[in-house]
Amino acid sequence: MAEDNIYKERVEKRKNLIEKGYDVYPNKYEITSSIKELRERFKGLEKGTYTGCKIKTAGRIITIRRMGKASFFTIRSGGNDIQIYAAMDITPDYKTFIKLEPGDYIGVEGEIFTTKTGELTVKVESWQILSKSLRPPPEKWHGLKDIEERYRRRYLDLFVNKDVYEIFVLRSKTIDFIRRFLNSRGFIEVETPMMQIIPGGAIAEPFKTYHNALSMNLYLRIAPELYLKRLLVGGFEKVYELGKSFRNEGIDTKHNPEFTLLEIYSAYSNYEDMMRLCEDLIVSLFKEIKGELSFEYEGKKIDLTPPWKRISIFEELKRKTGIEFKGNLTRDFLILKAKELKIEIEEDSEEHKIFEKIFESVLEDELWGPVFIVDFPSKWSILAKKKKDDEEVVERFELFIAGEEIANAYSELNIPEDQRKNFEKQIRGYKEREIDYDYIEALEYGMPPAGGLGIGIDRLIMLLTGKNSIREIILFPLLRKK
RNA sequence: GCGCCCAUAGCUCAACAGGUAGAGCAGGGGCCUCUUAAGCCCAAGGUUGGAGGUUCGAUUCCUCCUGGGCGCACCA
Repeated sequence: MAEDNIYKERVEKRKNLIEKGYDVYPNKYEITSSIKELRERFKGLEKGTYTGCKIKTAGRIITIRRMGKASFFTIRSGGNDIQIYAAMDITPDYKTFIKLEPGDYIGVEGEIFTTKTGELTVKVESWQILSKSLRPPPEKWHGLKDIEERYRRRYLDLFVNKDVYEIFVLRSKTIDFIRRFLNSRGFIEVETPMMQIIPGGAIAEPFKTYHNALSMNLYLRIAPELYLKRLLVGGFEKVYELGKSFRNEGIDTKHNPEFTLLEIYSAYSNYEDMMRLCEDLIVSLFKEIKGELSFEYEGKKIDLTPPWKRISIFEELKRKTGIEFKGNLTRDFLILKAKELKIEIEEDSEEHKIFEKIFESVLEDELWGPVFIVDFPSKWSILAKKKKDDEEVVERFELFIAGEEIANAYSELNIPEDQRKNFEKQIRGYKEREIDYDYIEALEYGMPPAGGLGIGIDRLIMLLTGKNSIREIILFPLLRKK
């Protein structure tokens, strides 16, 4: 009810402004400089400097300090603040001006100067309302803290909490850097279907949708992989796609139903090349964006200085437990060994899950990384190529940093018969799972040997920003309808 | 999905052991021409997330519901 009153009051204030002849929603305001530009251009001025320089800038009113015949406001735009100074003897219609309130957008024009305390300030010699705010913004000092409200009304979070704003600027810079990095190495960016007839490239529950005109079920992609490899068949040598994939699974601090995945494919390469590329990319990214390779995450130190360690999965398991898993990957064996190692597992979960659980438990310390876990069992890596001298193992690695899988890569399987067999084996036990025979047909035309690399961009940004919840680095994370 | 925790004014937070909800900010009315969490005075603002229950009396205790957080499980 109180909110309603505030709302009504503000609507009334807007009406008063309109009656005084103010256009409260003008179409444009020509600024000479953004607040950011002003801060850069007039950095380090002495206290009490009057520049004589007149500028026009604009922003949202954040705080107001009225002192009778003179007032200071702070306005904010683009994540930057500047103080403005209005006074009876210099500001037109001063009385109306100081009745503006937090949340309102205004444009101001006047000399830029520094106060006696050295604060860069715009003298308001002319002003204009740019947009009247009808709802009170969150508190100026404590900001918006309620996590749910922050996610639901991210726009408030962004303009009130500067550190949040900065996270998303950093996210944007990260994406930009990745594109520049790959483009400069001759990769080209492509777009493949997000709506797929047969969801492939990973094992995960897809979102289902329906096309009316075609009377056809469609799925939101769980990965772009199979389409990108069709492009290798089509003659592209180096391609990547940076975009959303969707998985209809649980939501937690590490998982959002839609997430950003980078997939890179390079013809005539193998997983060793992708390992170098992956290391190069992430190291350059951290140097550029974070400015350092050594930092703390969740209170523990991470050092990304290359070269990163490589651990062969079967060897390491054998070294640590004395157990030879290679060639023994039956369900019974895995359950037995998990019990011996006192690792809690659910016996009815899939074999590869049990194996994964074992390897993640045994290698837990190493997975803080950065570390490349290499040579995965071929049994569950159905899109990867086997080693020439060892059928049990595929040419594949996963990159772990901070205990999380950040990247996954392999030498791509391009033998059509093997791919067909792997698909057929895999769909057993899954209802509603279809084989993408069109993909196999594409392979039959011939796909060059190639390395492929997938990087979870959200996880990477969590590392860059030091956040431990994926919702903190996604602008609008999915929440239940209220 | 399971377990634990949280929900009080627009925002940020109080309310001992069950006794009838209080402050700061924002907003309203005043004073104030270098303030910056500006300051001072006055007045206003609440179905304590929702529905039940226990009780003379519930923000407080109990049950269910809604939303959220954290952990576990799931997500190769």
